[in-house]
Amino acid sequence: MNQKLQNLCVDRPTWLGRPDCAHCDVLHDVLFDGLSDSELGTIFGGLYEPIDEFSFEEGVALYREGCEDNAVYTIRSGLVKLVRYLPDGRERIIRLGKTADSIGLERLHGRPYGHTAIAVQRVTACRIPVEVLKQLDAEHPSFYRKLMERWATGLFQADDYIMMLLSGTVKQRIAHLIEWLSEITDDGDGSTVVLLNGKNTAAMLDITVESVSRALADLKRRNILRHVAGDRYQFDASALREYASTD
Amino acid sequence: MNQKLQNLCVDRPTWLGRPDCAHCDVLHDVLFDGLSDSELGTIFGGLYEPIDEFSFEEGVALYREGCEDNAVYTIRSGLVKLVRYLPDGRERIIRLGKTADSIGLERLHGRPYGHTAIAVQRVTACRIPVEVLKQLDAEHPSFYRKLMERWATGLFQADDYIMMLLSGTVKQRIAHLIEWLSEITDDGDGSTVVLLNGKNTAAMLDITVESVSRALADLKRRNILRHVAGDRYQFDASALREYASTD
DNA sequence: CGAGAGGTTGACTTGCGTCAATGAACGTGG
DNA sequence: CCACGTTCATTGACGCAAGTCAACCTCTCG
Repeated sequence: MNQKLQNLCVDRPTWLGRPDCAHCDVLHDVLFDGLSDSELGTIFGGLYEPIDEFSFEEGVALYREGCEDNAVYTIRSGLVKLVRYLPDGRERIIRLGKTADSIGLERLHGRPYGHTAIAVQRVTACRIPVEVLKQLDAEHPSFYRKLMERWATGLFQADDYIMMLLSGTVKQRIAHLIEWLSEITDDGDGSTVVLLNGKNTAAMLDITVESVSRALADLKRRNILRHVAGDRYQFDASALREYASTD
Repeated sequence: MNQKLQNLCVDRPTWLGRPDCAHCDVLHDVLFDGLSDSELGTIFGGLYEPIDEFSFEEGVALYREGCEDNAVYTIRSGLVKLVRYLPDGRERIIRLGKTADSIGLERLHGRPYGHTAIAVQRVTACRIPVEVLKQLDAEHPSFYRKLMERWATGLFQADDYIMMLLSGTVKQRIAHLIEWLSEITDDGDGSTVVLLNGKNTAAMLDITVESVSRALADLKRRNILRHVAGDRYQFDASALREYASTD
């Protein structure tokens, strides 16, 4: 369905408007935690390039490897996979971005995007022009540093994901994925998850859709996982951990 | 042999002395390319913490995950694997560092080392105290930025390795590893490599030593690879590429 | 010379990919 | 409202790549 589009930069997200950055939780908490609201207002009032917020449907690319659009993205909700394509066309997930992560920061160094970023769930994200960051950097020297630190933090967390999700048997990977997804989509209750569709699950774990299906069937058979509705599932957390460590 | 040592920080490298940083190719070319020798002399003359150069034998750790030694390392020669350990004790290579790469920069953000760094070949590396970098940063604002850019570049190249080495069949991985090793150990001639020992090769490709042995035997049988001496091998570059793309 | 480490090779086993058939869910058009 | 096509999930049968286990070889070093 999208194999032929993979080398283009044409996906069209839905424009959600101009966000109120001065009161954005993500920006405020992480990048400007030392600044007052009025200072933030001054900062964002003086921008000469706008920050836009978009919604990306599942499967839609935020940006593509090799492209040179002058923007980075901060994820406000949802899950993004950063992939590269093998010579044979198969995709390989290199990194994952979740809520509050910033992606595409290689553009700050003038390098083209190093991966293709694809929404795995519906994603809302702010498109921040590189010029804005440069301007903020010039006016607030600590800004660049904090952004880099945040980036680095994301990279190191990404190592965890890769480590968990790409090691061990199919069953272990599925179990780890469920645990991980339940952490980041946390709805208060710790034993409920929103699972991805088969294709995305398979791509994330570097296995086939058939294997995904079989592994999930096995979990259901053992009463560790129970379907609730739509893509919502409920699971027995301790049994799942046990399951992951043994088989 | 080292399973019991993996959680300690005790490996003892060989001290090679105090390098002449003002004339170091790596530092000069990459971090201070806008500065004159005399300026560099001034910079490094005013340091209050010394930069030491060490030699690490194969298998020795430069630093270990979770430790908080206040130093980063710049690799002057050799190959370093950055690994993490799975619950079952098996190691997983997360990233690779080669000549001129800097590793352990997470210490600049106050985070503990995110990986264990182990020499895969004999490695010479400079231990740069974090304090030195902070001092240089304060005196030369562009320094931090350049260091981060270099770090980022390394990270993105690392994605390539991961992509090439951890995808496809055992034979393809071995072929890619040989090509990659021949590039970074480049001795002028483009068709000669220094291969790693079986254990390291296996760890890098996430396969078993037996598989490594069989794959190399296959390459020799096909006259694509020829043993020269010690760990030196000669190979037919075009035949190897062909081999990697078909089987 | 013997012990130990690392590499090689063979026989066996298995997890998982491949291929193919069937079923369930959904939208579209008559 | 039903018929049909399309897409995605499920299940079974089969084969193979690579892991496991074990024997043996080679080299080095004390």
